Formats: sequence, C-alpha cells, structure tokens
Amino acid sequence: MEYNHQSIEQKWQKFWADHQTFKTSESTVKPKFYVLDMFPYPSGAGLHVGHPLGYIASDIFSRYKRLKGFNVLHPMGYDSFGLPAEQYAIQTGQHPAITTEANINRYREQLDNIGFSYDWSREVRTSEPEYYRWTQWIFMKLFDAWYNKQADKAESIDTLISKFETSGSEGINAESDEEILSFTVDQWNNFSEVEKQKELLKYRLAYLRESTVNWCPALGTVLANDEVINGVSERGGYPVEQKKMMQWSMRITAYADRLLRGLETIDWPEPLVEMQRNWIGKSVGASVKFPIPQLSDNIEVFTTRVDTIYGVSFIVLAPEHELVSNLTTESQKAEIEAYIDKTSKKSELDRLADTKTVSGAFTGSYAKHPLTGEDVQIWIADYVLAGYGTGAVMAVPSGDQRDYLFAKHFNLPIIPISDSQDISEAADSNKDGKYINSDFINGMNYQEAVPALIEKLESLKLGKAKINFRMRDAIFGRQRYWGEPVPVYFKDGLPYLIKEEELPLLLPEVDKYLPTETGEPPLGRAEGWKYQDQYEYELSTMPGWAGSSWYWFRYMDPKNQATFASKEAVDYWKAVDLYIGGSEHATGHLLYSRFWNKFLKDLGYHNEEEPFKKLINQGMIQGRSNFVYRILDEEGKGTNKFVSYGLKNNYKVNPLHVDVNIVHNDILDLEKFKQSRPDYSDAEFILENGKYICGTEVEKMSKSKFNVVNPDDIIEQYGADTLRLYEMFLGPLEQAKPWNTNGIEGVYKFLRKVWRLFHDAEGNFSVSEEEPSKAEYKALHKIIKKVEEDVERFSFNTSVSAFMICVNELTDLKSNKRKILQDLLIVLEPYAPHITEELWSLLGNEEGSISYAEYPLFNPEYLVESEFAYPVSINGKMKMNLPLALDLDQSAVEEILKANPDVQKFLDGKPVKKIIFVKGKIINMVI
RNA sequence: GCCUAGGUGGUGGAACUGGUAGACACGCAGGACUUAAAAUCCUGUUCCCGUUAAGGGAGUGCGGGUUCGAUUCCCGCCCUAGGUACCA
Repeated sequence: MEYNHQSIEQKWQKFWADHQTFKTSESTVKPKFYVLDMFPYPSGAGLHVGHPLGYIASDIFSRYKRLKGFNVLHPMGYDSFGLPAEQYAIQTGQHPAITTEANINRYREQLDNIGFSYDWSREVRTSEPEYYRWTQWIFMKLFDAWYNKQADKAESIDTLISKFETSGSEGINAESDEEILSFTVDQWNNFSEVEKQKELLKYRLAYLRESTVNWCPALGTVLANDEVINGVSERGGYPVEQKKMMQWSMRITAYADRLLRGLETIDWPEPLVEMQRNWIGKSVGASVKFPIPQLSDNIEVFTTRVDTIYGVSFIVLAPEHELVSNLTTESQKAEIEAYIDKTSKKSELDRLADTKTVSGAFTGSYAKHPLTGEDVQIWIADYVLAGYGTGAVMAVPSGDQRDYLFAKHFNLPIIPISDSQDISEAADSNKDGKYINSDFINGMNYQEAVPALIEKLESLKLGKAKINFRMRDAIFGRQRYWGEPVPVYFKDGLPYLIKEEELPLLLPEVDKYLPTETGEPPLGRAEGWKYQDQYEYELSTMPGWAGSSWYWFRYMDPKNQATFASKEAVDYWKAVDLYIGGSEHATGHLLYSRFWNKFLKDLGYHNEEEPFKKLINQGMIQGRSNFVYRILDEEGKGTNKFVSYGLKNNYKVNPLHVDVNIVHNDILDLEKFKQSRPDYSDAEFILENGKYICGTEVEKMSKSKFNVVNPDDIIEQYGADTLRLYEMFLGPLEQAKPWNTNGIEGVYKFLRKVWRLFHDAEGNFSVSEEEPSKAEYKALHKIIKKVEEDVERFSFNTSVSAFMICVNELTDLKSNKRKILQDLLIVLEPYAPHITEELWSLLGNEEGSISYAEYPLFNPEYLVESEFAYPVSINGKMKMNLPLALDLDQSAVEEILKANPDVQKFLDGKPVKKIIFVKGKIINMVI
C-alpha cells in the first residue's frame, strides 16, 4: 500500500477528537508546561498559509514536551470582538455575533485540518458573555483600586478611603491625576458624596477624565497610542486628529517602572524588549522651576541635563501650554496668536513630516533663571510637545541640537558650558569635560555637578530630581458596538459600578450599528437600556485589547462560574512558559497583558509578576506573486499574446498578476490560464523551451495580488504532515520569508520514504525483529540528539533536514528493524503526527498511543567513532594518521601520543591535556 | 537621524563556543527502469583555469586587523528589512 495522506489524516484527526486525546487535566504528578499561541481574530478571509506558522511551531513544541513527560497545557481560542465584524454589520445589517460565529467555524475547520493538539475543551471566545463577564469584573477591580507608591502595588480603593478618613490627604503617596486636592480629615468627612467620588476618581486605576485623545472620524472612535501608526489608524489607515473628550483611561503609568524592571526577568527577543523599553521611555533627570515674578508663578521644565543649566539662554513652551496667553505681552499678541493658529492647523502627519524647518514666536515675557536670577526670554515653538514632560523646556543651545538651531535662527545667545565643547558647527552634548561659565560648578565634572546642582535647587525649592516616562495612560473607551459594555452607570454625572452579581452586563440589541443622530455611540440606540430603569449606562465599549489582556488565565479554568480562574488552577499552571506570536503586538497586547497580570497579582489572585516567561516571534510569511507579460501593440493597448519571462525584454509588455494557484514552480499552466477568464480563452503564448515562465515578486499576501495560498489546498494535495514539515523547512522560525511551494515536493518525498521504510518492495507492511547494526543505531541516535537540541532552541528547519538525512541513511542501509523504526517514529511525531500514529499502530502498538510514548533516550556511545584514519595536519606543519574520536580521556591521549612518536617530538615532551578533534581531524592540542 | 536584526551558489537555506564553507532541499543537466508517461532510483551541479582527468586558483556585501586558522571576533564603510522619531 502506498502512502495515502488523505485517509490517514482524516482517520487520526477523528480519532483524536473522539478520544479527546489532548484533553489536559491538573490532577497529575507530571511537571506542568504551558504553551500558548496568540489567539487569532477570526476574520472573514479565513486562514492563509502564513497564519499557521507559529501554531505549527508551538504544536511541535507541545507534542515534544508531552513525549518528554510534561503535562502540557496547549489551548486555543478566539479574540472575537473587533472592528471588521462591526464594519460588515454596518454595511449589511448582519449582527456581528452571526458573522463572528461563521468565521470561527471556518477557522476551526481549517485549524483541525492541520492536526493540532489543542485541548479544545478549553476554548475561549472573548465575545461570549461567560467570558466577557470576567473582563468586566477585572474592569471593576481596576475601578475599585488605587496605586500605593509606598507599597509599590495596587490596593483596593477602600484602603485609600480609610486613609482619608483617618489622616486626610496628608502623607498619601499615590499615582494620581495632576490636580488633586489636599484636605484634612474633617474636610474629607464634610465632603458631599459627589465631591468624594470626584476626588476618588483621580486615584482609580480605571478612571474617567477629560483628556486629549486620538480621534479617528472615519472609524467614529478614539484610538490608543499603539493603534495609531504614523498619524493614521492602524486599521484602515484613516487620518487621526487630536481632540479633547471625556474618556475612560487605564492608569498603566502607575506600573511604568515595574513594566520596565520586569523586562530583565523574561526571555523575550531583544528587539521586542527594546521596543517596550522605548515605549515606556524612562528618562532620569530633574524638574526645575523658572520663576515668573509678574505672574507670581513658575514655569516648570523637565531636563535630563540639569548640569547644563548655566547654558540656558531662553525657555520654550509648547504652543498649547496653559501659561502662554498670560505671558504674551500686548505687542507680541498678534504674532503669538498667528503662530498658535498655524501650528494647530497642522495635522499630526504634517508635523511628523516636517521636522526640519525652525519656527517659533517670542511671548515678550521673561522668566528668572533659578540660579543666576538673570532674565531669560520665553518663546513658544512646536518642537516642544505639550504631551511630554511639562510641555516646557529650558533651552541650552550649546548642548542640544534643536535648541542650537532655534538660537541660530532667531539670533539668541549660545553659551558654552564645558571646556571640551566644540560648538562652532553644531551643539555638543558630550559629558566629558569640566564646566565653565557655570558659577559654583566651574571645574567640576559631570558626576560631581549633577548632585551638587540638585542639592542647590532643592534648597531653593526650585527643583528636584525627577524621573519621567514617555508612556501615557491608555485610553480605554471605544465609541463602537462590538465590544464589552463597561459595567458602569451614571448618577449625578459620576460613574458608579453595577453590582458584581449583576454581571455580565449584556451587550444590548440595537437597530443599527452606527452612532446616534446626536453623535452618541451605537449603544445609545439600545431602547430602554438603563440601570434600574433610571440611570444611564456608559455607552462606550471596551477596546479590542481588553479581552486579550487576561485570556491565558481563562484557559486554566475556562468553565468556572465563580471566578475568572480558580486559585487551584492558577497555582498549578502559574505563567505561560512559551508564548508564540507576531511582533506587531509589542507595544499593545504584550504591554497591556503584563499590566493586567501585575494588577491581578497585586490583588492577590496569583503570584506571577510576569505572564509570559519565554516569547518567540514567528516571522511573517509574505506572498510570492507571479506575473504574466501581456504584449502591447503600437498604441500601447493590450493584445491577447503573452510572452515568457526570459523573452519579455524583446517586446513592449504589461506585467499582470496571475493567480499563483495555476502556476507550478513558476511555470504557467496554460490550459488553466485560458479557462481562468473568458477573454483569455484564445490567448497565445510565446514560450521558452516549450514552457511559459512567470515573473515573480515578494509582496504582502492578499487577495488583490492573487498570491494567497490556502492551507486547505496544500493539505488536499500533499497532506497536513507535509504542510507542517514544509512550513518549518522554509527557514528560521523568527525570520520573515516569502511563501513558495518550490521545495514542497522534497518534503512530500521524504514522507513517502518514511512510509516505504516500513514496507517491502511489493508495498506490504514488513518490519524485521532482528538486532540492528551499529550503523543503524548511529543513524537513530544522531537524529535523537539533533532533534532534542533543535527543538530546545526552536531551530525546527534544521531538524527537518536532519530527518531527511536520517531516512536516507536508513534507506541506504535497507533498514527495517523494529527497534530503530519505533524510536524514529516517536522522534518524528511532533512534526508529522498523522503518519507516525498510523505507522505506530501498524507496528502493533495500541491505537493512538504514540502521543503517550516515551521519548527515546539518547546514548552517546553510538556516536563514538572507531574507524580510521584521516591524514591530518597540526599547525599546518606536519601530517600523520590518527584514529578518530569525539572525546578522549587522559589515557586515550597518551595512547595516541605513544602510537605517534612524530607528535611527541613536535610537542617537545610537553604533556598534552586535550586533543581537539573536529569531524575526525585533529585541529588543535591543548598543552 | 537613532535602535535592532541581517547580507553565504541559479533558489530556500546549513555551518551550535573561531576548526574540511555551501549540509539538506528545490531547480537544472545526464543516466537507469518503461512501448510511453507518471512514480522511483543513480550520477553531477559555488565560480574560474585545465579538451576529459589529475591538479591548481578564487570565494561567505566591501576595505582593513587579530589568529596556525575567520561566514564566526575587532575597526571602518556600503546595502536590505523591522522598529522608532522634535521625548528636552
């Protein structure tokens, strides 16, 4: 019987499903291992061959770990709230839940075809009420929490209230809004309920506040910073503008430092860690106040170079800075207003594009230098950002290039402050020299000057050391329908939580999925949707990242009605040991998940500071487009003649995308091409060597480029095992690479060879019970060792090559020994589970039991060489013949030396500690 | 500009701590089997010189360096991909 992938794969997929082979439980003495894939958003387009790359890798790893005796949790689910289903609903009126359900079913079918070992009994869907009930519950916990900086953790808001009740606002060290009240115990107790709630809102980790948001008019919703790329929306690429709105936010900034510190404890790809580090953007510096006597106020600036303070020759405010209007003198008013008007009209995109031109305006006012007391001019300019630091900078033209250009342009003084500076052409920010023109720090170096200055500023109450973060709080509301309702109602204009036992707050039905006529979010259309029939619910829904910020917990205990995951389950599974997914989530999902994880830890729900111990980014699989070249006539119009790639330069041609599914190894299937469109039916071709060769280009995989390859088609032709092996064979997991099927035949051929090892020439199943030869053991143990090493370092592509070598060797040896083949199957099982299960049961083992087999033990003895003899040279100076060995003990070294007096002579009687052999040659001796 | 990763045959890629560069696969060429095709198997395949062969030379983006020995380490440069950008 020949290898029939279709019947084998169907048989085993059904077997695994019927027997719940991969169902996982906590009740075991085995060590646990948690392997997680980033769950997909179920889009209408279904899976293409790029999607499963990471899933295949994680499945191989999971199966390998199971064989190695671990209790593996390997679940899958769907991030099923999101924009595309809602956009589809707007167009067609179909409820997003129906679209989503259909898409999920399609995804499931495609996933099943690949033969993954997921425990489907643990599936989660973020849009199901049983799931989002707990998303809402976590939101409630966040609303009911504040961040105690002293304890460096979040606590229940009750502990803050009791502090207010016993000692007022005195001594509270909390992460909060900027403008907080200070009050005594009596004042607090006399506050009205509304006043108390208003004040508490400034401390809550989920809070409502008027803030500047990224508003996307085309999508009709606000977006978080990570959802805005280069000034346009991540989804759809629509323009985004800044707008002030009442918005729900998450006080992620409270965790900035812990999020930063945690990065050192986890095993993530360096680029990704770097991205998070930059996103958090910690700067250590100082805040300095420049007094403005006429307003009896100060301008506060943040600087990372307080040592350059004597080089300050002016101050620059962001055009939006709150003091600008008060500082503007009568004579400068027109100029300032014109400048503000000009900059406010610039869109985010223009501002990003134009960073070269220097622009700004003088307010006419002066501030006092905090140390010298001299007057410094106050300017406004759009190179200072309102959103970072205090929205004001002290300008040091000699040390900062932007300040330098600004000073040159407006003819402002440039004061050198270091004896090592060269400021003839540009600012010089080096910290190496001794200070000059700098009063009491003259002659000091950087390390001495900074603490001296901080001390001085503190004594004058005009400055202090400060740490600043680039990261902003995350906007949490979305003015959309298809998301989790926020479990909040409004009373006296203030938000209150609904009761825990009233969860889930179900998403109400609406007649249309568009904003209301008055501009409220779609939930405003839900008729009679009121809390206790009188209070307005929050009409925004949660953002896409809400449901994905804790889902790995739900897999641990997906059916629990009493809590998001039981203490026992959480204590058993702890954190995700291996997480595989794309790097596009670096500053979104992966940051928010770490935040929520830390928060839930603070409240005592689990003990893991970091949710994902090890992370691997699989590279994107790009499309490989094929082109045909249509010949143009004299007028440049397309004819119905097509010329092969190699001859196209002899003609005037127009390249056209051609469906990659009718091209094989870049050779066009002419008949299928003719059938593909009616006007191609009489197409003519100019061939080379009797073939039509297509051109190629690497592009993103998309329908419009006719380069989408559906895994189902590959599976039908070659089988899931071939697909799995081939996707791994394609190249390193973490590297982006174009999809091409040019080499898939080789992998398919390999599987047929495996099959044939178990069958005789007539195709009958036949294995021998004889004791294998040394050579056979060697082939086997080479692959055992190689695959162990490769899987542990996620180098799956080299394993596939090693399998091919192994099977070629066994074929050459005509080996069909049970002892060899049985172990080979176990090693191959993670990569090609269907064929191995089939052959395993043909060997007479219990059906389906390879999933529980024991991984064969590697024995290095089989790899030790005993044959002779290569001519070798040492230091290029002598030649001799020596036995081959991998590793030698002292007696073996002596033996070799005794047998080779030439070497003895060369070594001049010095004792040899070690002989280093490489692939059978002495390459060095350690004396 | 800055950060990160990378640059190896016709192609995808291997070479793990410095040790036979090009494993494995695709493609291509030739051959066996076959009436023929498919399938399968065998041989060759970095480039250049050498009629074949024996043999020789060059070679991992470019230019230097360290080393008995460099795809690997160091210095300078070029290019590609991803990220990021008036962050004070």
